[in-house]
Amino acid sequence: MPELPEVETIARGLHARVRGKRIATIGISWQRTVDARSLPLSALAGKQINGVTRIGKFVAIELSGGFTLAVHLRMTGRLLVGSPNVQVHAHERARITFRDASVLTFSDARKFGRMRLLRGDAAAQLAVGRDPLDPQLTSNDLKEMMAGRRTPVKVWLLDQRRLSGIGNIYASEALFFAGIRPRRAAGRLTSAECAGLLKSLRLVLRRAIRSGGSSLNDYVDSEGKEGSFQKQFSVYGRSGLHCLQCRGPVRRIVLAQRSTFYCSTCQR
DNA sequence: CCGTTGCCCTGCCAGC
DNA sequence: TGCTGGCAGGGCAACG
Repeated sequence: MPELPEVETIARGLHARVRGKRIATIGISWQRTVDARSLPLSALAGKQINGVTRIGKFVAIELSGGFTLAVHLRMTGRLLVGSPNVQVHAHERARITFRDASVLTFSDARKFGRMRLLRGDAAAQLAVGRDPLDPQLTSNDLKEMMAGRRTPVKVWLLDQRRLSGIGNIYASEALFFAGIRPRRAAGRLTSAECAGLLKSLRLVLRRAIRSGGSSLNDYVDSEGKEGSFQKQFSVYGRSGLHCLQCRGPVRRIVLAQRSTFYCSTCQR
């Protein structure tokens, strides 16, 4: 479910609510929630939270001692801060209890989400690519990364080892604003198209962050509130409806087993 | 190396 | 109403 804007919203909310707290205990109620490569979670006891950031689509909970607890929410994961006596709710997979008795719960209906405790350079160990909102990233970088790739540009955008944070929704939305058809081979975009694509990605992602993300089925922020960007989708989920620019029909195709939406008039 | 496919899981909804 | 098949925003391993 969550892509960059949703994870950013969650990370900011958590940062405000758990920074400075010290961990007392952690309990795991679905063992596979813990990534096989994780350091033992027993190391969490006594650690203090220095802050919460986003690395790609990971929520990165930075801890004392150089540790990071990286949480990937996948499709249905939620991280919620609760009062001391918060009930065990449906789909709860893990629970951190702080010394002040407040709790941070991880719930995940589909059990795809994972937590991984790391020490040292988290971004490197998580193998995430460049962040589209990183001001250091240029359209030239984008062009170089796509050079020679025959993969459809929409599929390329979903590869987290190149750019990180873009998922199925924002890939379609950004390509619409850039006027680029999703099936175009990534390596064949012109310099101007790469520049337009990077601009569109940033525009869409920033707008979505401002709306608190998009809520379709499961997404809520760290306080349980839904985002509203789903009301502003231009093409995503709008197959058969009219394009907001040209009034023509929005089309749905499947690329790499993912629904992809575009306007065949506005996108070339 | 590159690109594609199947699979991990559960919930929801349309259609019968 | 009840069942079933298809679908969901992600990512990884296995395969050709």
